[in-house]
Amino acid sequence: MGEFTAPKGTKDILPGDSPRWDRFFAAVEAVYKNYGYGRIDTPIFEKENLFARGIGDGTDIVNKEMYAFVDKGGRKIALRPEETAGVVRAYLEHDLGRSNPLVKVYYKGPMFRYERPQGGRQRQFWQVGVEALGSADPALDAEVIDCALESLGAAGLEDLTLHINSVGCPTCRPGYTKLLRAYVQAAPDKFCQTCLNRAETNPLRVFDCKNSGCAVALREAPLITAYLCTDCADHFASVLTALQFIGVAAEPNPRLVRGLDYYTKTAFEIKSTALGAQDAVAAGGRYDGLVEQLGGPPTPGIGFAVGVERVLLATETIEQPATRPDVYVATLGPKARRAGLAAARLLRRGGFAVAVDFSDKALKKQLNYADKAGAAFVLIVGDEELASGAYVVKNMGSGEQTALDPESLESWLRSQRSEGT
RNA sequence: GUGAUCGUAGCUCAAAGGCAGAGCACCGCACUGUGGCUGCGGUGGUUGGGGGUUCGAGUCCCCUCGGUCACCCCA
Repeated sequence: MGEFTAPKGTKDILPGDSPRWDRFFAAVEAVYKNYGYGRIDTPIFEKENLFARGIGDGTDIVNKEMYAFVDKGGRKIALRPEETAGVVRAYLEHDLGRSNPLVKVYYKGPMFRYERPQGGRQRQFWQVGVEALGSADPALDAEVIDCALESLGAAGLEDLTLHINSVGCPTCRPGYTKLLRAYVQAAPDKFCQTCLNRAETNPLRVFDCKNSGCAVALREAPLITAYLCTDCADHFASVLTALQFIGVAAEPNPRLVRGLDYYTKTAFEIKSTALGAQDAVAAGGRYDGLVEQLGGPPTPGIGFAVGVERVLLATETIEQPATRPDVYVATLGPKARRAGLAAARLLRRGGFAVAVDFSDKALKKQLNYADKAGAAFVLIVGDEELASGAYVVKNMGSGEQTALDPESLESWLRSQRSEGT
């Protein structure tokens, strides 16, 4: 290992891996388009205060995990830790809501969080996701969740579970968190120090504690479901009904909470049983107050994000076909190499994937390379072929060889291909 | 950020303080212009890095870098 290695928590995507990534993106993007989402690309960095304002400056993401720096112009900049804030910023900046009551966008790209890496958690990681801005209808929640599940299914994931909750809204949540805080603080000896701290700062998160003592002590704790305001309770009930109606199985979990401040009402997580502790492959929810929070008109919104590396980890065992050339050009000598290059150029223009051999090794070796690359045909060009004007094409499956003049190569290969299908 | 554990050839892994190895991959020969199979041979290492203990360290100790697991956090 030399001096230069990829920074901690980052990974190269090598040519051997990239076909899996390509297939993943092709599969999920097709689903998002079917659900009516158009792609949006926003900058990888934004003004730092966008995230502080949008995600919440009480959150760990903003407090401890942001890649923030001052640029040469003295601007405070941060690498994006998630995409929703950037999308909402673009939505407002371009006034997308003016000409369209329901704006639906999807995104894909790298996100950055300064965390301690482990399997399924990196400092630079990829997310895809969607955001729908402009409707508060609970049926939209169901459509968004369905879209998330469909895209994960298209990516090859099985054994997914949908966990769903309502985290309330500014009308009802404060009253509930007050109750929960009081519940914890009434029995300080039964809870760990972390929970006691959380009771102070973010009471909902006590439900995340893995400590068995705390879990026992929380058994009788008040649950948010019972304290939602009429609006939130009706909304949640409608979402569950809609999911049931379209046939999506959901596990309501009144202890499910989210780490980002902007979530309101519907919050959900999709978990894969194929993963360890980092088992949430997708998560999202409603953020009806965020647009207003960022200076826009009151506009409801909902979306989700998918952790691409996590999906790829969970589908790792699925067999992936490699990309292979249609034609491998074996060349014997510099003159033949030029002729082979010309033939390859024409074939590529005709839509064939062509690899030219530059090794100048024995034909035997070149055929060996072609075999390893998985080529369907090998075009042999050497002194004999140059002299006769007829190139040899070898079918690597049958071993059959055909002599053809260079002009008729393309049409011959095309006829072979249509025969094969 | 906390705790634990691991790091040996391109890859997967051996070597229980005493000669750094195997399989796969790669290169060559049998087979000089015809692949897959087989046989034989070969290249390849500051044992992640630095320091220490010891006659002797891949192995023990300390520091550091990186991975992994759990916490934390979250996609």
